[in-house]
Amino acid sequence: MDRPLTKFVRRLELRHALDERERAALLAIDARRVERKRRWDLVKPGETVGFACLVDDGIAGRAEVFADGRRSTTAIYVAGDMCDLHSVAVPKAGWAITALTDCAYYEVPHEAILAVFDGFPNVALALWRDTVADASAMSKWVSVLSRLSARERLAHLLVELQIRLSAVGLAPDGDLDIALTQDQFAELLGITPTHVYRTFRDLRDDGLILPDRASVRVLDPIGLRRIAKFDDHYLLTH
Amino acid sequence: MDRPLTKFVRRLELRHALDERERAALLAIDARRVERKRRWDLVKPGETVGFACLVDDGIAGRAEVFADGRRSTTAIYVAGDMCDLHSVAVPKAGWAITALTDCAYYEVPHEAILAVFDGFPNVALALWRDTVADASAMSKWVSVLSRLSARERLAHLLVELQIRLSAVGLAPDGDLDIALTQDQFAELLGITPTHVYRTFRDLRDDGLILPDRASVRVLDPIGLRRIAKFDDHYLLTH
DNA sequence: CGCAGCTTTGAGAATCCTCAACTATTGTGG
DNA sequence: CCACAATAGTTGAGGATTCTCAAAGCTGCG
Repeated sequence: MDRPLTKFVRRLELRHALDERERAALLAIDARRVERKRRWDLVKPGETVGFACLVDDGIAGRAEVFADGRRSTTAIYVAGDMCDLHSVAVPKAGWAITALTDCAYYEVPHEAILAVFDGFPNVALALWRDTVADASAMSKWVSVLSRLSARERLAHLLVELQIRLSAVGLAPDGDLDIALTQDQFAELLGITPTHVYRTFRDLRDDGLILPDRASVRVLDPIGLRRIAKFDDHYLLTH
Repeated sequence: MDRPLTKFVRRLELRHALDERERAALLAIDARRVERKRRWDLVKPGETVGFACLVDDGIAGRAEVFADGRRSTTAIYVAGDMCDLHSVAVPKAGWAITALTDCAYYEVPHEAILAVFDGFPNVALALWRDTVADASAMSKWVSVLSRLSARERLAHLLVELQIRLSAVGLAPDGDLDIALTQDQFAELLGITPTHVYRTFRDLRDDGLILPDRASVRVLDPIGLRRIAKFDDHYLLTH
């Protein structure tokens, strides 16, 4: 757990085989570790960045910002996720990356990543694959917003988070370590904060989840999946 | 206009400079041209493909398919768009690619694309950049579905299509060459067909557009942008 | 203790959906 | 070229979901 990219490489290898030298080249990358409070913008909209952000602790989100200042969170990133890998290809951001909880992250320089590509083209493919998985999740989320009700959307989000957090040990016994406010859930789900409250309450009253200020405990994962019309295969884009 | 990848390379060069040899390498790629009727699946969900689809004529869409058979169109592709470029990195599709109108397209073999990468790493970066632009548009669309009403969504879609179709000469005088049915608009906008009708009618009655069976004429592009809260910068991810 | 941020609650209204019919257009086989 | 079928567009009534606005109760922190 000592090298900056340790968690990221571990996650990458779930989808894509790396040989010893490729893994070593990635782990050799050095990066500055930064700790920030909630609401900090890791990347501001329109900014041109020279590094990608690797989340080490906490939760970050990608936010589209409208002209009138309203925000919409279009993707969510947990420990081990490189939230801005796209920026290696396109350094000018069209969105903001924001800390949704207190966060620790590494600023991984683009040059360091591109330098690895030179010697190890297979690594470039692995990273491209990672951005495709990200795009794939977003395509799924478009369909969720298009077709599902607030109740179904929340269920879908929780199932997805349970899977992703379990993979990095942040969901022991179905207790999801997500200290988000109802306003933040509203920006994620595309509904109003008031309705977030009522939706959580209904799922709780139906015995599916037990939300609290710092986490959400999933009591009935099967029921949640059924409500969400969750497709078990879409996250496993191997 | 003779080589299969001509339109694609032209579009690619709007965002990313290619030198003479790189351009030649791409244009040298050979591909089978296929013509299909509306509703044909270029790619079926779950299928593992050996080629990417380059739209030459007509409109194709990426569709997420739910377990209950309902579909949601999460992206739309016009002439010059490589709708399945992701598949080079991840050959197993999590979605369907469907012909929304009668279509002509090229099946561009993955090996041919990967072979170009070997000699010209800059081309790999250009293509990666293209998939990032695609992901960027999808992130924007997530925010549109999250935050905008049916009227605003339709306006946003039409503004985006006007820009993209103009770039390939398919929107003379603001007359967008989109022969989609109201059911198809419904799958794109995440609303019901009935509501698509009423939304089109309202925009027409307000003098903003003049829809007909084969096209949509944009009468008031400025007004449409205002309604859509459209951000002029997001498509130009250079 | 008091303030700031978050959650909980309620009433009324807007948007969008469901269902069901009817009309218009396009395509097809005779 | 006609008759019919299939597909697509139009219309209405009633209802469900979600929003808006407003206020009151918590909780944690300085």
